[in-house]
Amino acid sequence: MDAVFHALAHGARRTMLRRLAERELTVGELAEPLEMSLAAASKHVQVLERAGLVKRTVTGRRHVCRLEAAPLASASAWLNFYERHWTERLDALEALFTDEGTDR
Amino acid sequence: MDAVFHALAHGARRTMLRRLAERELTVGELAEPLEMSLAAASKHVQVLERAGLVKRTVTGRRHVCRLEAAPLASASAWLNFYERHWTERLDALEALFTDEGTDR
DNA sequence: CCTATCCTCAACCACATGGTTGAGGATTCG
DNA sequence: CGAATCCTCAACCATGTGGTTGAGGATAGG
Repeated sequence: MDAVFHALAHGARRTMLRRLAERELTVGELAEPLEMSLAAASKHVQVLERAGLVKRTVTGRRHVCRLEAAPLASASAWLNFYERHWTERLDALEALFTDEGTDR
Repeated sequence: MDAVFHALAHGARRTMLRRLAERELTVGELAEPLEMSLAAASKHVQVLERAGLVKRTVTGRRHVCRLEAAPLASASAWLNFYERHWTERLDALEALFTDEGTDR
């Protein structure tokens, strides 16, 4: 879980995932829109790989990457535990009004 | 967004959030179950604060923390973009995805 | 075979993270 | 007042992160 959230904590890696959601891409294609060297982008791919978010298939000299979304499901499940807390605000406000009615 | 995911990428901080989901807690109470010094735990609280996930109210010498779940809603929304990838295994409708570049 | 291409690796650098200890400010309590 | 409590800050250390450049392995294409 640490690895997944850490992988998501960098814009370049989120951009990679976003593009991989459309189709498979090579490391070079993933690196192309980013303003950094190919070696730096390659490291980011490795971070995504260690988090289980990307699988790599080496065909010849090309490394084709594809999205592996399963860990994102775990992360989403973890976050949904807190769903009450960002939907509950209206309820709390509502309770405040009713308390004013009885309390004061 | 970087800050939110980074804040979630450490077990100690996730434990803090989990406990804050039940009730407000002081820094000392948050630190108590963790196997680290109070000063270290205090730094973790600061990380959560910078990410907007925790608000602090200083009353006397006690610093009372409460959960601020709104940033988690954003993170959850970001993750839900990928929901189809872990629910629909091999779909041919991926061309429906909208523009990629605007991560941020 | 020769060369251009794709990608990783290694070394290096600057800076952030995550932990410690010690000092001390502010507050509460006897 | 004096002492205990809660917490932050500063200094320090080890390690990780994110970037660079340069070298080079493997493969595809003439």
